[in-house]
Amino acid sequence: MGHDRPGAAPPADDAPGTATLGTATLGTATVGTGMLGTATLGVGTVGTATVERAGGAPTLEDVARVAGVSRATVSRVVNGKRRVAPQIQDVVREAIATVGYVPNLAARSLVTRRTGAVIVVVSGAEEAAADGRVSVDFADPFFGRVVGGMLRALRPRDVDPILMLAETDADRARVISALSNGNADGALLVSTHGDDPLPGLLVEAGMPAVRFARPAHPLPMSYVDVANRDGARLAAEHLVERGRRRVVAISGPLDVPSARDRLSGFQDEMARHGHAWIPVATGNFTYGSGVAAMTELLDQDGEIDAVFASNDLMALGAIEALTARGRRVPEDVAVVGFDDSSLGAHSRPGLTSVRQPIEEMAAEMARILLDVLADPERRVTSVIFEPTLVVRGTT
Amino acid sequence: MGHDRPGAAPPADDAPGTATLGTATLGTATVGTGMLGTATLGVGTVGTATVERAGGAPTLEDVARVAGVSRATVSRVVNGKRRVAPQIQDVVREAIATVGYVPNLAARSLVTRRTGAVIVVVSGAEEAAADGRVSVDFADPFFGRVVGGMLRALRPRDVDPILMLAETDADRARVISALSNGNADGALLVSTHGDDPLPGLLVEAGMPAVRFARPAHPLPMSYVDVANRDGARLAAEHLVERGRRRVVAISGPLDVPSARDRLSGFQDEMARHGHAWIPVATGNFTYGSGVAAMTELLDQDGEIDAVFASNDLMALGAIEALTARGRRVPEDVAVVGFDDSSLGAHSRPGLTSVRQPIEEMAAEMARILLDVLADPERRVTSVIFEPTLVVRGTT
DNA sequence: CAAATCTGGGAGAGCGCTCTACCACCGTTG
DNA sequence: CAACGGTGGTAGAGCGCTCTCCCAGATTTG
Repeated sequence: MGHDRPGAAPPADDAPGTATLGTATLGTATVGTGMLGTATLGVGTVGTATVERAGGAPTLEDVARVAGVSRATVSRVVNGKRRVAPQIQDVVREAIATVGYVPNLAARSLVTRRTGAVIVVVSGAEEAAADGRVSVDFADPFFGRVVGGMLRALRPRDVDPILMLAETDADRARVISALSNGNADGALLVSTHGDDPLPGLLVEAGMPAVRFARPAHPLPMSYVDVANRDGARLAAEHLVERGRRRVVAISGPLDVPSARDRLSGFQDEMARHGHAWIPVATGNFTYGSGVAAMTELLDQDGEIDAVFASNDLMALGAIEALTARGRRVPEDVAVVGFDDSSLGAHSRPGLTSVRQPIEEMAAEMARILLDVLADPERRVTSVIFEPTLVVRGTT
Repeated sequence: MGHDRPGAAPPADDAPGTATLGTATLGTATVGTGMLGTATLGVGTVGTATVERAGGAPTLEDVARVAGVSRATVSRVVNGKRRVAPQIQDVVREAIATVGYVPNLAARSLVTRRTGAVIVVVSGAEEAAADGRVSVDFADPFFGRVVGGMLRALRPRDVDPILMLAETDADRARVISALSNGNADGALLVSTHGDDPLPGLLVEAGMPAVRFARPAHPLPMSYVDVANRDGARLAAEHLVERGRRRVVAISGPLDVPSARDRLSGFQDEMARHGHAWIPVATGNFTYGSGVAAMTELLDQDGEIDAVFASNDLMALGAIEALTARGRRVPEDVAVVGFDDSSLGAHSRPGLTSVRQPIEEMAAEMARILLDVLADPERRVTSVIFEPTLVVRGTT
């Protein structure tokens, strides 16, 4: 596929092909007649009523006939297992090109017990799924960035991601069964909440999987995460440097480990700078909850001069609430978010935010899974990425 | 899986099970010994060196033995083909639950020539891919919304989407081969540019596919689209109603059909209101190109009081340029975008935009493909959705 | 009441591939 | 020069499933 054939007309190709064989043991005549034989067979095989798709897909058998070798030899050339004489390889490869052979993956994975696919499971909150809608917020750029990052690591290894949602028990059963069916080799988990039962099920079933973000409960499953505490510290330091004194925080749900870490990291660093106690309101990572949390905090203290929100969406919500109260950003109140989402980057003024390298993290997830797949004995690992602070207009 | 077994201890299960059978021809003894026999066989079969995954997956054969019927009968019960006596069905189902059987999809699709999967192809610009990075902007919420919409239609039919990128020729070959391999049954295409060669290749190969947005060149392939002209008209009407008089437009690349339609629809409607000619600058749907286009237009006429951009990202770029020039939005200049992306919705002030129902469109794509898959004779169709105008702060 | 029809189950042939034997041939070597 | 290991090929047995026959028994019909 990579190389072009010498620019001769198709029939003329035979001659050079044969010449290349040189002193090889295979009769060139066999190659010639084989080709014709295959053509006939190709048509004959498809003699089913459905004239739908023209030309039944050629099989290993067909290639073998054309090349004048056995099925096994063709298979070896295709898979690069064991040594095959270079001349034979050439003949086989030419035959493959001639008949347009492409391996049937169903047949292959039936015997190898491997499909070249992994499942990417996105799991949302069950409650939200109750109304029949998809609860995962696919419009959140986070989702796309994760998928894009995974693709980057998966593509070079010719592994394709199958997308699945896991919101209900039925969904989870589907994931497990797809995995045990040999529909996919492993799973990449992205949960938006902490108490997802799926990781546990996967571990229980002994299925290879890697998750994004540390699980709420300890589990023998590899994961990648960002150093949430460090990120929050960065935000705190920055706010202190900017001379802000009446600082508050909007946290995510405290059962989510990342939310807890971000909050405590922020509190620690602020304490280190003399702010022993800072007011906190809890949201659930949505825009609306950011508005509500900020409003609540403003009701407690109208003179607030800085806010740290555990994600960008809530930070944006906070800005909305601040503006509604006539507080200017960043003049009166500085705002720092977390995630460095494109939402924040493109809003006016641009949102200062703690950046987690989502794409790299996702790519690492895929890499870890691929490694485990290649060597099942590999130990459970975790990779923690360092966050950075992206300073924009809101501080 | 759905029903619970009667709450008796496993050994006791035999008796009630047999009772239910009543006068059926199957010997009850066979059921009993079958169970034991299978257990033994289960372990025996996995006698390979790799002790890795405990318990080899049970097969139809195993279920048949336990139920005391033939493989064919179990298959019939599983697939609901042909009538099977209710008592037998019960026995089989119980056996399935007992051994924890789950069909091997590779084996099934090897014979049925059907996988329960479709490929979702996202194709970006080749040039952008040249530097090795993924050119598709996965951070664009558009991507996630499309996938989410498809999932909504695919999930109830138990079809899973496989995600693939098509940027290089190699990628496209991969898509085609995955399809002809029987790795997936059809393709759902989302291109970000007009002259994608993939649709042509797919049609040529006779592969079932549906695309998002009308192709640049006529092609016998189904597609869904939004009435771009109507959407642009909505924008024009709105601007006229707001009393704007010096109106300009920022268009997308004119080789992209949607960009062309949006521009001409806008021009037509403006002409209808007496604005025979409006200045136009062309961008490429990116934020940066919006900034550039707006700057260019401002250079030509500093007194502009309204802008229509062919997508939200360029509209946001335009606002950036306007602000840089000291023009206030919406006081001095009104801005209307197209797409109703969450980026525009969450920016301050909120971007007035033409909304295309992306999720519904994507779901419709999936539905069309599923229909074609169910009945290959089905004609090529197109479904056009009506856009609506979402008015926010920028007008 | 015999013949035709229907109904529900079983046997067995593959689907296309991989992989473990096994074998023929070669050049070495004691 | 017979015995020997290495190369490079073939043969053939499945992987787990579906699906087309085929057949036994129940039911209808002339």
